Amino acid sequence: MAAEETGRTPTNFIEDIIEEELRTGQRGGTVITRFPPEPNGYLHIGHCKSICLNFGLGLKYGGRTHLRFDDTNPSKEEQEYVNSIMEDVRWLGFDWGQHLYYASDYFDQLYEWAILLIKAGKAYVCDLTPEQVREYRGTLTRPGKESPFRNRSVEENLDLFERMKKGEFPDGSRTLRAKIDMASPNLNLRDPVLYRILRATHHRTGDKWCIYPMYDWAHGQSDWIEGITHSICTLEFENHRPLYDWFIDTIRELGGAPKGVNYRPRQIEFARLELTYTVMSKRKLLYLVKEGHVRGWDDPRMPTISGLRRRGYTPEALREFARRIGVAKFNSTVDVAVLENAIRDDLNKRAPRVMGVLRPLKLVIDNYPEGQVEELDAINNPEDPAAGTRKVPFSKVLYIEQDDFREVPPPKYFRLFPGQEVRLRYAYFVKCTGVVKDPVTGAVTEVHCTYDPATRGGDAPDGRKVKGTIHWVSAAHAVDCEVRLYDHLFTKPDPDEIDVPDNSAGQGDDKGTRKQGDKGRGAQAAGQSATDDAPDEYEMLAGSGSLDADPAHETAGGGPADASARPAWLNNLNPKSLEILAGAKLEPSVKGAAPGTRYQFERHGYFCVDPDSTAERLVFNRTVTLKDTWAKIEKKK
RNA sequence: UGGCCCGUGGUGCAAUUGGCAGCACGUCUGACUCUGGAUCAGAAGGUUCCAGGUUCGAUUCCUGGCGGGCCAGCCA
Repeated sequence: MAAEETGRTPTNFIEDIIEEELRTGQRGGTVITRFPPEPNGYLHIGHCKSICLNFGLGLKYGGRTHLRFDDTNPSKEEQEYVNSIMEDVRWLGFDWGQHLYYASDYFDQLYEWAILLIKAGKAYVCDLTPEQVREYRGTLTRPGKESPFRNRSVEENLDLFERMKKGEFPDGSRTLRAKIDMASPNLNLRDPVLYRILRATHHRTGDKWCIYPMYDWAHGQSDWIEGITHSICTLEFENHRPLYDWFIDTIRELGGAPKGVNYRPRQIEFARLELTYTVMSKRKLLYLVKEGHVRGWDDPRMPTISGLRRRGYTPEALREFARRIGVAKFNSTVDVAVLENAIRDDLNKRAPRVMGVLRPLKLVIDNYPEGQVEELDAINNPEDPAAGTRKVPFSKVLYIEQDDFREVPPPKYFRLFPGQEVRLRYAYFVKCTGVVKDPVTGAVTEVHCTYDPATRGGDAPDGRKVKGTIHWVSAAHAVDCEVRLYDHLFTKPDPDEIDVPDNSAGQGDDKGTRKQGDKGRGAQAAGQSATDDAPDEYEMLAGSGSLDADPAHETAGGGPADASARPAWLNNLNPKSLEILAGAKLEPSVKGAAPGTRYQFERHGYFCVDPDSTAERLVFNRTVTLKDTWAKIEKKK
């Protein structure tokens, strides 16, 4: 309503729907959303989009947002994941207040509703094996067949279901199914399974149950129970909406509606986030973790919230990123540069600047007094005058960046080379007079120069200019540390793209490419899902894929059904995604910085103290480089 | 030869609900600068998937094509 008069601030299609409903007074005139993860893994940047969307809606319309764990599959879920998810959501800056829920809170209610359905003749216990169920389900183009157990009496169903609950039958031997329509063009309506028998200890209900509700049976009603007005989820649940509606409408007609809830949640689907040079499937992320291609879920190269946090991303940048990418209804891939730009924008305003030499080269000022140390003033953040200044020690022997010196400069090189004068930032003009080389290798080991004492602070009284300004660290005062440089985890914008050798090779170097996981029509005929991922509202089974009990169904890479085969997308892993610099030299002001502290290393980028740091040795992660036009020019050559 | 959903510059999204298609990122150019990286300015880039229809007027509404996505787990 407010948006009606005020403004033209662009809204997304979900907000349009909500505002229309608010205008017409539907669903109690409020907005209650929820973020419903399954606690089977760590959250990633795609979840971040969903979190910002859901909590953003609650905030924008003066409603609220629940955090609910959809914990209906105890064999995959763990308390550790619950904890990490809560930590990540909080860290992102969102608050669910008192509204922390679990689908497992509703197991009793769900069970009662199942009884209600059975009594109304709308659910039955089915003895078909999983294979038979699949056969009976039919195909996309052919209707299914009704189960021979479909018309059991209410009494028998009640008895059997009760005994399922009591644990009289082995795992997987029977299911409770809804009786809907085996001929429905929507496969979800072909008598979906409501309960399966599964003896697994649940992280919250322990061994109380040996039957567990399917996600489809639990999810929509959970939203309903909580009075969720708008169930925001991803596109692949579009086909499930009619089923959720059927469940709720049927229960309501049977008089089972929860007290005080007089509307049905409206489900609205949006497209998941895909990022270039990144994989966003939890199965693939898990694979990377398990196979040791990264150091864990929080490896700074991972697109997980915890990885990004460790890398040095801020919640503000992540929220801004979510705002910039928007929300729409068709699948798209966001350029990872948008993410990088968001963190640059944020850190540019806030990160204190510091001088750090990543690859040191000794610079000796021949005419500078031996043993003299000067404390020079340096600006902490040119974008923020309030950040003040600091003192940086200067002396005769310094370190400069290897890359800031060339014995033979390329054209338009602004930095140091024999005969060239540059400014040492905040210090003096120096002119290169010569080099010392390793007699064996011929490598430059030391650069010599003279300084102009009149240029103290960095300005020449005679008004002469220098083209280059380079950073430096006093050798005697330098803090040694380890710096970890990160690059994209994959070498291709689309990690699923694999090279296909050209048949007419010999002519031309054209290499064809194709999408891994492309579904030929044949794959479907084989009755095999070619789906590469299996998400919930952004979740998927952490343990599926190669670790799944049914390897024929889905493999780790969407590749051959041999679970031991190396997924093709792994070939696109970037071998240079991590570079460790052991001998970096930083100015002394960084001494004692706590893990998580962020700096801009001038002319390099933004860095963050890693938890691996010890009292003796700091470890820094490079969050993101600065934009580098020179590097871009170099690259083009 | 099923059903549902979606097609707007390279990419991601807008377009006040039918009024000459804008923004961001990326790209290119220039300015400025004690971070070559901050910042600022400018430019290029679109037959709004195609074809009909309604209308004075269609990105928007209708019809038909074409293209893409999702669905046949006792996963979520």
